[in-house]
Amino acid sequence: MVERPDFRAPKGTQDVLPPESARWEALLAVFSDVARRFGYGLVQSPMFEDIGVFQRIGEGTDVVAKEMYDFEDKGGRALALRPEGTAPVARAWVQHRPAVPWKVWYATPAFRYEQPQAGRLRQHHQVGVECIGSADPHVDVEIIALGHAYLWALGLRQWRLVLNFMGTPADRAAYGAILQAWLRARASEIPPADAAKIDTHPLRVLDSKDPVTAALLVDAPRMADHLDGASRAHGEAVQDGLRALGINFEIDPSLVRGLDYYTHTLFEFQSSALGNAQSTILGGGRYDGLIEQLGGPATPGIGFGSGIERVLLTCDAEGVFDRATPRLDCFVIDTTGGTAAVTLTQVLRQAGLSADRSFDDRSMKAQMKAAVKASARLALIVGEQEAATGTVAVRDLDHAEQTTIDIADVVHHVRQVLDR
RNA sequence: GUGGCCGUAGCUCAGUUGGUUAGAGCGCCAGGUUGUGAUCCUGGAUGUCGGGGGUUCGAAUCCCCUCGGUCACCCCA
Repeated sequence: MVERPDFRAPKGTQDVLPPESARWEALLAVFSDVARRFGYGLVQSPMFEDIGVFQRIGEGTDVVAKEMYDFEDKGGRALALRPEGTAPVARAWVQHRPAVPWKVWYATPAFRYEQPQAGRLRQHHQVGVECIGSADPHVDVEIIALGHAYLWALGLRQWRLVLNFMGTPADRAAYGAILQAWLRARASEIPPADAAKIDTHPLRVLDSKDPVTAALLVDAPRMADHLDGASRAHGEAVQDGLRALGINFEIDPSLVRGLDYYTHTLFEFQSSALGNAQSTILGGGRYDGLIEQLGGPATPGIGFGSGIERVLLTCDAEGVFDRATPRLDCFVIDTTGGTAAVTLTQVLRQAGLSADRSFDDRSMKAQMKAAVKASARLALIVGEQEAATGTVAVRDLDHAEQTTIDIADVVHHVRQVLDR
């Protein structure tokens, strides 16, 4: 009878079904509420962009160079499914030039062609925020505070906030050259996998997991020693702001993020509850050169992204943010075979109550079971007797109490019972 | 992209050294006075054992390929 399915969700993608999907609804409600309180509005932008939008911002990064879902449409346009959330928002700002500071949040799928594992999918989903148009370090503080408030609201506690400061693009480039020279001089001592990054991404060598490399890097030149005065002051201001808010953090000079556009403040919330390699649950930073790269005027910006799947895994690991199946107000049981259930559910629903019913003329016993399975508070029973007398039997499924009322009073009565 | 482990009913799994019609629990459906949910009892449906090929008299059990999952690397949310 049951045939073998011909299709399943593509590799690295997932279906989210009830009741699990109720957690997604709740999570999005939490995030949008936090964003609203911080003064951020929702931005919606296309799930695909001209591939140049992404190439422009990270030609040399893995996310763009080898993990992009790119394709050509029937009109011959070169497009790509968004691998991350910031570039499309930046592009939208350049296109529409809304007044600054432009504070927006988003919830969106993100696509990366890579080998899936727990907490890493080919289509995952991110919530995030961006603030474009202000270089004030207090914006950095606000953004980090927003991320902090979000994780806190979910109930997550087992994480640490890690910061690093990259300085201006010039600082970053200068330091990159210094580090590169230092690494080249020691190339023979560095494991091949890391040595290969020296020419292309010297900064990426910093966050190597290889113990040999890590030991060597202890003596490497530090970004912090190569920042100009203004950059140093920016970093100090961010730290002062976080201290004023009582948000704990640590500075990690080896923190390097996957996208190259970051300047000044770089931050990650790393979970210690997850126990696997995917410990970053929220990460972002300042990108003061990005708008220019996309053809706009020199304009600063900062934001973060946070993976929903990974955050929910972390919630599981910490045992927080459980969402019980939402309860149903009424389940209508109709054994007359007529239209009683059709009209009664309609009356209840129009009154703002939640109501459901069985189909296919099932037995009263089966319908009662269905009511329980639907987590209904009340069963509203219409049998031959009730139908004949214009009444309905209202059964409180939690207390096994039942009364019969006039059907005209049903909404009023149900509200009364639910309120007590 | 590389490597390790795994893939049996909707779910969680058992299937002995390859041997007759592949099992359990849960779930689902029906019935146990033709109007009532728990528990209990009875009965029932669903699997070409991820897919393909090979070895064999015979394979869920062995081999190869493939697809998917998972873990690590890479990278990242």
